[in-house]
Amino acid sequence: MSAEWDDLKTVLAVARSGTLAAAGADLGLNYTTVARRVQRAEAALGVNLFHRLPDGYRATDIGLLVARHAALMDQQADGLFRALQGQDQTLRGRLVVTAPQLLIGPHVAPVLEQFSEQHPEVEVLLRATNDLLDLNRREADLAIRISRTPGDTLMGVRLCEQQAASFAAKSVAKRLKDYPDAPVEWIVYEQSPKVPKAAMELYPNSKVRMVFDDMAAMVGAAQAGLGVVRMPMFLGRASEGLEQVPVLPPQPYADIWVVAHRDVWPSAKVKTFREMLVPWFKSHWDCFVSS
Amino acid sequence: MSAEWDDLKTVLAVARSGTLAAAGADLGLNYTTVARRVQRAEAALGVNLFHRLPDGYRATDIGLLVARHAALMDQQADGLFRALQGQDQTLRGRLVVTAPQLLIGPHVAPVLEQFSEQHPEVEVLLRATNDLLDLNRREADLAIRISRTPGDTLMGVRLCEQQAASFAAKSVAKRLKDYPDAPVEWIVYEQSPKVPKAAMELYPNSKVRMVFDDMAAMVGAAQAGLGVVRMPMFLGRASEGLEQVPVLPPQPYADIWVVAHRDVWPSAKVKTFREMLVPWFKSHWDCFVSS
DNA sequence: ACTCATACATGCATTTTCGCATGTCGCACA
DNA sequence: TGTGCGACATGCGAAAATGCATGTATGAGT
Repeated sequence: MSAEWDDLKTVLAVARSGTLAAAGADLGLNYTTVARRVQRAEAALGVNLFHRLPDGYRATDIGLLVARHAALMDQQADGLFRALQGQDQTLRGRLVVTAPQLLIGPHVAPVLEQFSEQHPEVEVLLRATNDLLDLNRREADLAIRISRTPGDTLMGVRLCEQQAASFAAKSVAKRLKDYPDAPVEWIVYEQSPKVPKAAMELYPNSKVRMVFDDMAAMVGAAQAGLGVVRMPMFLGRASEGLEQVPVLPPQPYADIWVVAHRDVWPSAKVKTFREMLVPWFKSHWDCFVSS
Repeated sequence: MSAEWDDLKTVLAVARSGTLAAAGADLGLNYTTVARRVQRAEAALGVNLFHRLPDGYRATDIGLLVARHAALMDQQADGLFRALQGQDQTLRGRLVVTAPQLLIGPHVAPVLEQFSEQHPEVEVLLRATNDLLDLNRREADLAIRISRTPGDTLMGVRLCEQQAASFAAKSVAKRLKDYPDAPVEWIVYEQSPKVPKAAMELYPNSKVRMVFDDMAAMVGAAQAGLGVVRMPMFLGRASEGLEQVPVLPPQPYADIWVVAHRDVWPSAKVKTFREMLVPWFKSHWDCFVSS
């Protein structure tokens, strides 16, 4: 009893994704091949690994056992590729960078441009997402993150501090100034769906008008004059048609970090990109805090 | 940058064995295939993994890095196969047993026979060696060992206690009795190449005549009348033409254990074999200690 | 009831991988 | 200096793995 490692990898992919087709997409294989590899693994191990259900493959108990161990192998494989990447002292090949969507336009794109001009042989792939990609699993090499901590096992450098404040369309701002006692209508973020406490103290008749799950949409809504939004300073300042309103005084906000896995940290591409970010943010600190 | 797991496994095998041919033998592949997989891995990773030397392949620094990580994957794979084996509740298929060569004839063979009669669908493979096979790496499923401890991470049951004593050919025994003051000539084991202390106290003019590195050869030498040998009681008694001589009084010797990896311990085949050994040794305890 | 989408099974042609035979190189030994 | 051995490189036919096309089953939606 023994089995080929690639078949184990395939079993893991199927156990994770639940269907042959999805596993095949993960592995860059046709799902037919995936099915056959699963069969081979089952024959080699002499056990059934999956229940064939109408809506896909579901791992049996033993299939789960195999998948659990294969996942550990997968972690080791990731460790290997990270270590190799950490060794890589060339400025050629691919570099995967991830950053929060809204930070990219104003403050990452310029560094990207500078980097790719100076190192044209590096192919930069930018993943613009608010999801925290898994740097352990090499979903990205380097991440720019807005966070209070650099992250568990990752290495990081703080790029700058930030403040948040309240912003609104010019028309709304004027109305607030003209009628200081009128109710303040907020558009708030789903993850903290209340009027900020400090604002409530200053303007007791503030109220939530809408709850959004997306900050870009909130900027749009603020621009359209739907209400007041709490957002990081840099974002309000960079958004056309918005102005800061004194409903919420500037308050601390999560810092901006550049982070990478410790294995990958010393690689030339990561090091170079990182060292280009630092001075840029240093020279633009005034975009992020109230002057 | 990424690579197939099977190619990593191949790189590991080459790094371990140093030549394509030996790695191929390990993996059950033709060495040509091994060479090609190494090439593929190098291409996929974009680095050189081996120095091509006239007498084989030697891993580069990066090759060593890859091999180190692949070895961790290999450990996980071993863990997987052990876990599967531990789950196996059938009494079919292969069971690999290892035991010290000299214990097999008198005390393991009978149990082997009994087991294979009761469970004819189990193919027992016996590895007769004094080397400690690596049960982590599944070189054997179950081991009978003469040792003071069951072994680090292994599970074990003590089969019986043992004593050692001095044995010699009948002619030598007679001479010892007739001439109690004549020098006693010993054949000693390389691993403790001295006359046993207790014997030296009783017979101060004992001396080492020969040093052997193999216990079977020592038995033969004793039978040929070359001298006195300290050996486990069971061995002296089971060896034609030897008799116990009072030069060395019976003294404690390492116990006999049956051990297995904890993962494999609960499997039906291991459990059944183990449970057959226990009563057999229990009923033959008098072969191992002086009555 | 019918249609559509999803997911898998199966047969066949193609591509890739594999093993064997042969050739080269370096080294030890006579 | 020649000879034999061990180890690898290379070319070619055989074998295996792969992808594509087609067919079947199930469940959702109309």
